[in-house]
Amino acid sequence: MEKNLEEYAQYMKALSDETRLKIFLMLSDGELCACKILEEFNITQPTLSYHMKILCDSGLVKGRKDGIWMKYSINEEALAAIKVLFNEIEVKSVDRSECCTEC
Amino acid sequence: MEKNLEEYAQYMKALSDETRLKIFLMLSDGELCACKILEEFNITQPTLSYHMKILCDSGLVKGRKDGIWMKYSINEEALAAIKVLFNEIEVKSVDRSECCTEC
DNA sequence: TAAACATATAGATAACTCTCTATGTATTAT
DNA sequence: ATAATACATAGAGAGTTATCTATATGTTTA
Repeated sequence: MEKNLEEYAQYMKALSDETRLKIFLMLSDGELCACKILEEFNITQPTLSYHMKILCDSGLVKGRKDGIWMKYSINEEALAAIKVLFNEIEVKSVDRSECCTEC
Repeated sequence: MEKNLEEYAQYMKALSDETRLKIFLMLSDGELCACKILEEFNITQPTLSYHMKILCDSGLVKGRKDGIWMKYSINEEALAAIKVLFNEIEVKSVDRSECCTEC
């Protein structure tokens, strides 16, 4: 269940491109096929295929073949892990201003 | 208050590097100076400086000069925005399998 | 079987990233 | 003023990324 830092960094990398982040958000409304996603962008089909591969390889997105179409959806387990990662961060107002007195 | 896609992608890019993600998580325990952060990594001081610049430029981290030291902390407003971004994603199980019948 | 369609892969290229060494800048202490 | 310390900037180089065009693969239909 616990993901390591490398895996989380991979998720972040997958979402670090504006096109891919938008695709991920589009998928939150449910499964979509590649051709529908493509309509929303000014990129070529191979470029979309490249981005979908990165999203799927990261684990954030699942793809399944349905006849001649590829249908993509969010991997909810990965999304849940990301939510935990950030929700667990509660910034402590610990005063560590003395951290460097001995530097 | 509403952040745009580009800004979120910038946050993700800042966290897409394992070193920077680790730094961000370290800062959740409170403000830290650069020299303390540096101790945790096998990188040179200029490399750390490069990473801190990316974190600060993204808006995720705040830096302040304290005498000869640079103190870094999480920008809580940005963290809150990230939490909202992901927490708002509730994957709908809407069946859009017919999305491509007219393709 | 051939054509049409959706998607993937290969190869090229320009731009960007991460790292280093060398050096500059600013602050404090002697 | 000088030296020491902490950090930033410049420049270089190896590696990675995002995009394209051209082509291949796989599925359905005529």
